[in-house]
Amino acid sequence: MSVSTRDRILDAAEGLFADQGFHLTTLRQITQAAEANLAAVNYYFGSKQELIRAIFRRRLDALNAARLERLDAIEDDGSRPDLEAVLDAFVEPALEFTRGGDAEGQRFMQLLLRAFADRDTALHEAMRHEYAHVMRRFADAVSGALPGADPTRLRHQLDFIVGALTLTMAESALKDTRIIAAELVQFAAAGLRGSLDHRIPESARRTLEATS
Amino acid sequence: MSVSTRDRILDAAEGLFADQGFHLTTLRQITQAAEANLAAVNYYFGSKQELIRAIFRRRLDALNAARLERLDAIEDDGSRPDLEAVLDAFVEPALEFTRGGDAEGQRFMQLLLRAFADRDTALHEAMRHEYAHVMRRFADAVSGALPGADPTRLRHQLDFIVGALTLTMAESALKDTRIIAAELVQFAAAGLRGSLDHRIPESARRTLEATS
DNA sequence: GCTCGATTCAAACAACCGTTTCAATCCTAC
DNA sequence: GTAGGATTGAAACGGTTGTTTGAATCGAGC
Repeated sequence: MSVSTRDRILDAAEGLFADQGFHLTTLRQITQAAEANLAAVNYYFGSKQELIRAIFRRRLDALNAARLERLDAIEDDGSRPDLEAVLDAFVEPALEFTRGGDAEGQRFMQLLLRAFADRDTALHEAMRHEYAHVMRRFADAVSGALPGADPTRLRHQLDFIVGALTLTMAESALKDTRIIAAELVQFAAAGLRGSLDHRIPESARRTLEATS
Repeated sequence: MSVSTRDRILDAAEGLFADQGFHLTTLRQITQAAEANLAAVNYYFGSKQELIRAIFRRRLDALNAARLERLDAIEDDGSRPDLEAVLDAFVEPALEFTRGGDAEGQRFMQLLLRAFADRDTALHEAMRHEYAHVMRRFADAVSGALPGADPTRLRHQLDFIVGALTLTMAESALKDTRIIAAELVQFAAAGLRGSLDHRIPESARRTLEATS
């Protein structure tokens, strides 16, 4: 039994979207790569836009599930989880896909980056919804590992980490990703710890006061 | 004397590209917004692709010049610059454009993000070239403020900061940007300082060893 | 005031897009 | 094995794209 046409389309589309972007990739390229008929996309997904959403749903489900699974494993230990372990549970699954041998992991990161860049608000909202409970779980976990942190600030900082992770993973060569991920975890942990004292840099304070 | 047609096209295109992306924005929209004729884009720039490059050249020149100017001012003080001031010289000019009153600054950050996401290797290479000497200057400055840092690692960390800056500035609401920038500076400074002791998180080390 | 290059204009071009249509084919259930 | 829904196939549709063309208009220099 071979792979279903639906799945072949999903796989082919994911690769092409990552390489060329959403608008540049045509349904004719996709169906040709998937060895399916042109009409198959509209038959299975209704439209090109809904095909894109289906791709993200499939991968984000897997990615976030892996993250939560790792977080569960850490927290089940009973003792207070350390900060680096929590961050690693967030970062490492983003690399897990790379294990497959080909550039699948990096491809999906490219795709994620494109989703951030695109102004498709419907897709954006869907992703935010898909991410919401994961981010809350991790915010709680970080809070637990770092008592006394300001919640609003923590949310901003998690966005920093997502940004750093997404952009660097999409950019850097495949070989380096594992090392860079370890560096990112350490960088983020130090950054989070450093915000516990509320020092604001001199020049930034000047800027702030000048506009108040 | 009014603004030249060439400049009106650049301004209109920049706004539309930021809002809708490169491929989705049509030359007809651009020329209509610029109150110019459809053929004017090809007359002045040759093609849509070269129009995009011209936009980035104009803005990146200004942004990076402002960054270096601030860095010069800091280093001219004679004394060893402190880390937060160096980082602020990198981050703050990215917000300077916001001062104009409208959403121009955020728009350009959106645009930068799109450029990262796009696989236009020619544009990518041009940007890297445009950024190269700025990144080296800042890497040196950070090195000076943080003696003993590993150069390769420092380069990765600067990429983290660029990623965090670009993604969060493009995403966050206009009102918050100044506060978030101050938080980012502090976060990044703590992250950089924290890498001086070479601790690697437990779980990440396990992952590294499993694949060697 | 006329000339000539620079600029603007309306119109058309060929190519490609996502989607729709409807007949042909496949496959399961009776 | 045959009926009937699920899937595939080839072709065409209407619309939009970036680009090109060639004439009309403008504006400075003699």
